[in-house]
Amino acid sequence: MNYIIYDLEFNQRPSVLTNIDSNNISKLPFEIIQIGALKLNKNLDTISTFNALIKPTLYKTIHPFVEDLTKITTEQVNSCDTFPEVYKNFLNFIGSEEITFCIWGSADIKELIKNIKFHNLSTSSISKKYIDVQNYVSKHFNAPNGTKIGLKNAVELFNIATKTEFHDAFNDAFYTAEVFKKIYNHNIVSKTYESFPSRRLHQPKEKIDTNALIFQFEKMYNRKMTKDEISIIKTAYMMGKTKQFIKNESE
DNA sequence: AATACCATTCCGGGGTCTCA
DNA sequence: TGAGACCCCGGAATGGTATT
Repeated sequence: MNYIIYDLEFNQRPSVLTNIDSNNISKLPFEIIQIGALKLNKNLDTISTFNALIKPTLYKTIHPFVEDLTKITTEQVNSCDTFPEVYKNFLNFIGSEEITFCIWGSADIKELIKNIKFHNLSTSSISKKYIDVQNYVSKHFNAPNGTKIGLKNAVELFNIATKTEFHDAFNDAFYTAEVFKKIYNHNIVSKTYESFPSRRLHQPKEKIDTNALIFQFEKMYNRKMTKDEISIIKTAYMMGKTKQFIKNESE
């Protein structure tokens, strides 16, 4: 079993809307422009790495905010392959052995699947098993309720040397791997990503089928019930439900 | 800037219980 | 049954934190 630790950088919709199809925007708010990854074996040795920029096809110019954060420019990505090609290479890199993804937060698995679907590619060949490293680290350091530890903080808390910049998909994947090694233990279990979050089916309102109730009595007694009887039956049924006449054993 | 997630908070509906 | 008091739970709204 291998671990694939990966990180993504996204581009996003420009602040000023252009002629981009609004239908697509709702489908894909974040377009992947870099995938960085490391493959670790079960002893957590790095056995292979992957790093690729991606030419966006939906939001073709890098949002200034994203460029500032990631230092990735429109020029840079323009000479790169588009997502389908890079994804194919990424799958090759992952290989055919059984794997578990390790990611920082849960957003990256979600966005990866969204991007795959956006390009009408199959999601069947990609593992849905993942470990949210950020979640385990936040627990490890007892992060206050409702807060998560950022990658940079985690790296500093573990005194991991920071030789390279953050907000680069490969570097962040590398740091995530280093942090993963620090917290790795046998209590860590992977989760399975569901694209359709299992929304709990809410209880339907309890509605008494009065007609069926009365009909049952009429069948049992082989006659029509009078108005009074109907009223008494209904009341008795409700009273039965309240359990207010149940005797306690101690009494 | 845009988005997602999480915990917290708030509200209302439903159920329960009691009384008449 | 119907009214009123109470409680509990789920959904909606909110605010903070994180992601790029």
